Amino acid sequence: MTEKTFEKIVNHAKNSGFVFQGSEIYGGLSNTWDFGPLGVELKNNIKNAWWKKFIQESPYNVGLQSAILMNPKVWEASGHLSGFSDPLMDCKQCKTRHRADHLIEEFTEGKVSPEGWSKDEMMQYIKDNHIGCPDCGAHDFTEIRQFNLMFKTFQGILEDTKNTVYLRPETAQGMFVNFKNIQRTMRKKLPFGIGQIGKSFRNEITPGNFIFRVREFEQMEMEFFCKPGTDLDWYAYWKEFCMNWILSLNGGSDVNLRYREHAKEELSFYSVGTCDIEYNYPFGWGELWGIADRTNYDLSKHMEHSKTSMEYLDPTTNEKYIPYCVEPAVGVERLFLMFFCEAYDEEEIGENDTRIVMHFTPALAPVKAAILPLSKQLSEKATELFAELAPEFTCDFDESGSIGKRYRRQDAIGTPFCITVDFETENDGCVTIRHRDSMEQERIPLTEVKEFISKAIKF
RNA sequence: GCGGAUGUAGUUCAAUGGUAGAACUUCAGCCUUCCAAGCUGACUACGUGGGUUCGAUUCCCAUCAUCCGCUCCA
Repeated sequence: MTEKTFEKIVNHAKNSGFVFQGSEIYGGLSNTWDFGPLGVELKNNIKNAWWKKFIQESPYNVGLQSAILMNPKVWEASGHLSGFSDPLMDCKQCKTRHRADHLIEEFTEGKVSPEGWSKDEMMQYIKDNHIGCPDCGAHDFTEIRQFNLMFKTFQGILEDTKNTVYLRPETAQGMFVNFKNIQRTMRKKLPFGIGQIGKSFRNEITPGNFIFRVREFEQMEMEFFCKPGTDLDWYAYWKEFCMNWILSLNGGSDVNLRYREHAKEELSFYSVGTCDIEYNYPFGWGELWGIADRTNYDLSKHMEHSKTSMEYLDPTTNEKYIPYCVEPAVGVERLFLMFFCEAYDEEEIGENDTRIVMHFTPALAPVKAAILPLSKQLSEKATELFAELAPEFTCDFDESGSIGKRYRRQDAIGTPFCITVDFETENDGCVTIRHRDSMEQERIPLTEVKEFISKAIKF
């Protein structure tokens, strides 16, 4: 896919009611996006599908919804307050941006690790060792600026530093701090997982690529707690599980998907192993899903900082240990973008005749069925059908324009089924169901429509 | 944030130092019995704020937003 078609895809999303620019009438606000009527349906379908697969159907996992605002000590313990910031400096000559800690690591070939250094210490080291710009070789950097990726705000009416709270940069910590609550109240034995869907906020330096990297985003994360060194490699297990889930909603096509194992140097501060499931977005390969082996880092840190035991007592062996944790974390917007790009298609049908079709799998399609009276005289019957179906699944009703035009409208938003009420309906009690992908039609009794579609849209 | 580019109806494109046209879309009416028909009509734009000028959408400045790099990662 070329750059041009990404533009087309984005335009289609904006023009057909999936995604709007945030605060548009005020000139927008950088990188905020609103999900329109169709977008929110698609998003909800994605989230419901995940919840069903990862929570509801799982013999191991339970759900949670933790607060976005958390005691700031959580972020001290998790390392986000100190570790979730980048020491950035720009080369004044060639205008490239670099991370001071990376420069030092590269320069010393990994022999010196500036972890925990202050920015003055790093700056001094760079000056003392005459480290130059890796791009142009100049020795002309700006000062180091710390850039913490957490959004800050104040709880309570006083804008006092004592009241500083942060918008969570990941939902994970909510699950770690509730580990004991959930283990106890749900009487869970290892291995078990806690999953949640919720918003996270990161003050990204460079957001972009439409909804791919935004500052406010929704995550579907799971923390899977297990005993280290057991027979089953849960890290490998969840990698495959996640991939299979995507494939089940993507028509089984894996041509635009791949795994990418992180190299040691690029691991996050909390991880000893991370694997990304990447998708070949129209702008290139990019991360979709991160599966991280977080060891017992988080639980240990919380145990240390909160003075609350995070140990698990194995009921069969009487062994006490802090569980290890595997975390598959995915961004809803990224899945949204992936499914949207995968679904997008422009089909040539006949000369000078094309249609845009969104080939969403029926379970994800924002609208499941469109009810189209062949003529406005048939509105009444069609309205009855709408009233019958709408409580079961999302329906659309359209009686304006020619029937062909109405089919195209539905194709463009990915509605899998169009139901036409015609002049025969009154006599034979049947309607025509037209299938989006094949454009084929079949006639079925009114009484069977609900069941027919309900069956077809199952996850 | 830094460097580069861009900014005219919902979309795609025009024109112009004297306040803007079209196509498609949308809506209404006529017509229309299964794949973008036709006819009639309607709505809708110079991103925002300054400056230069008798007058700016057009020139200048700032700002905002978008795109591409640096960077980052769900």
